[in-house]
Amino acid sequence: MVTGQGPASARARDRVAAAVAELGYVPDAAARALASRSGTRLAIAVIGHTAAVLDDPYVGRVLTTAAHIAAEREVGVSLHWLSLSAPVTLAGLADSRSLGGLVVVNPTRPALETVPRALRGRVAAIGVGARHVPSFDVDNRSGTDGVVRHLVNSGRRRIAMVTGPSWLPCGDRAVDAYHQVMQEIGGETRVVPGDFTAARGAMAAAELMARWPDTDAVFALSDLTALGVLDGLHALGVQVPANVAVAGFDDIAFACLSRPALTTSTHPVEEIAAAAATAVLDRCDADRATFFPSRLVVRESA
Amino acid sequence: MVTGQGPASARARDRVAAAVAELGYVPDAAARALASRSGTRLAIAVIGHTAAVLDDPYVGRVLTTAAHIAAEREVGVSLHWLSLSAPVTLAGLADSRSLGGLVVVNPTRPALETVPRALRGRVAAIGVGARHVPSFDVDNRSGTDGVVRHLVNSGRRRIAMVTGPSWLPCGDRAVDAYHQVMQEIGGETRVVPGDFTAARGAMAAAELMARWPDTDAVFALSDLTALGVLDGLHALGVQVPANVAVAGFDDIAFACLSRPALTTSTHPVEEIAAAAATAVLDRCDADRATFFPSRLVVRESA
DNA sequence: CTCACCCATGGAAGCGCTTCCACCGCAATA
DNA sequence: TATTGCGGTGGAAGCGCTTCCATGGGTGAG
Repeated sequence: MVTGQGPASARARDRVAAAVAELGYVPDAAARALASRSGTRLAIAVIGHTAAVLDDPYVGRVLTTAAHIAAEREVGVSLHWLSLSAPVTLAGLADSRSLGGLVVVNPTRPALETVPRALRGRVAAIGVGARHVPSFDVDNRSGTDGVVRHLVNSGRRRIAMVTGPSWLPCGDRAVDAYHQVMQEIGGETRVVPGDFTAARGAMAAAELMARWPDTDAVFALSDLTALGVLDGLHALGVQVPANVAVAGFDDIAFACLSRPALTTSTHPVEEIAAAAATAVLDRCDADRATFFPSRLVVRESA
Repeated sequence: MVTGQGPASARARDRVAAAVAELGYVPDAAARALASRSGTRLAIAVIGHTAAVLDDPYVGRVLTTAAHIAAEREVGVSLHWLSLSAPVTLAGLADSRSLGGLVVVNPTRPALETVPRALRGRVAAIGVGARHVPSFDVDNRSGTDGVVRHLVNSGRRRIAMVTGPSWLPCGDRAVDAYHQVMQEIGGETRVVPGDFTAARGAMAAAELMARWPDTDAVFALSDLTALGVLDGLHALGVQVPANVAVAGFDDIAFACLSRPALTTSTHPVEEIAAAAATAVLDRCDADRATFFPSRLVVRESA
């Protein structure tokens, strides 16, 4: 055994290490996975309609973190796009044999129900509280609450919200929080469905202003979408923040580059991703959801 | 052999297929890789100082394409960050046994020289012309030429350039093209090194305006950097494009979302990535560089 | 000094697949 | 009808590793 696991004298261990170094020996991962019936690879699976979800800044940060951890532990990373069009199932996930752990980003509940037995205790989710799988997410509820209250505190009352995709259950808490604040101030709720893309944000802005022309603030559950809203509002000739305030969610790198700079809520994405990756790699099968705090970042747009 | 490769009667083939479908049999990739001494996995290796290179929009598009192709061919994708701090070498690339092909993004020349023998004919590069490996890149020369000439045509003469990182050889052609145009119009060359990040772009803007206050246009070899330049100029109170025109390179999704919208050059990144992935997966060992055209996109910033 | 016990060591088995080869039965030819 | 040839088929070997077990040498206690 080259892993250094088994019983062996210190002298023997040293001799092996020396030989390994001299010969440049690298153990064959395929053979190892085959013999030990389990590998070490860290798999990141992202669920979405198109493979373009991998181009999302949020996903980029998750991948960056995963690559970092993988480099430290000297394990590989594999990347999977799970199409939403086909029935999403983790069951047939490529090469589950050589897999050390699986992190699913933005999972649907059905997808999480089909975790292969072989992967028990080695799967974690980023983005939803699923049963039988530890999950890690930002606290959408208090995050949303913080942003919407900031809007209220700056004098806005007719606040609209652009949500995430309907298949993503983690957005529900955010919508709840929005509803709650609106109820408190006795304001009408104005919800338009989004999908976390900028293009949808621009469309949502037009939709919103057509339906409720007196809207004075828009909160989007994704910075990408908020940037799209900014763009759509600009096309409509609406001044931000003079006429309408805009706030996003995520604090992606571009949030501070837009004009006006985007007011948003910042998330510890790296921490979340690291927690998920560490959990699966360490076979921690805690069956619960962990929420990370989100913090309001006030810039120019609201 | 379950691959359907070997000789077999149509009847036998059908019976096997039926059994496979009924039992839900999935061949074990590890065992297959071990026995056949070569796998099918598509590996994407990105070179950079930090793992954050994976968060770059350009890399995101490459990953999206790779995931798409992998899904079609039913092969896996693995993701690797090759640190520039450590001597970059492909030699010890994790699990080269089960690898079908390797695409290296933004490679340095030394990194490409150490391709393991086992990978001969299964490696391609995105971003540089390297010997012994087919490489795919945008035509930096004509792309740069197009952007800089557009700047000249709009009346700018004191044009500065923010380059890419010095370790990336593919930027040389771009700098050459810039020099050539400046020489033609008899203008002074003003070059500031960049690193493809927005933060560096903002710094470069300050540096540039301090050193050459009469600069009337800035061309950055990356949209991310150009967005940073926009930000830096804004902080300096410089009007864009009234006082200084800004142009980028890449046409990332955010380019049309910035205010003013970024003039840039659009690249067929998906095509490039698909060509590279297909080349390695099909074992095409053409030893040459292919350049894809870049097309000027005029927006508001220049 | 002897016995019991423990641990280090080497060897064998086998993970699930591919590759190779020997075999057998068929059809075509003499 | 006997012979050659070809293609389909089943079986054996082995990919490089881990896991398990039997063996043997060492140590401590009686």
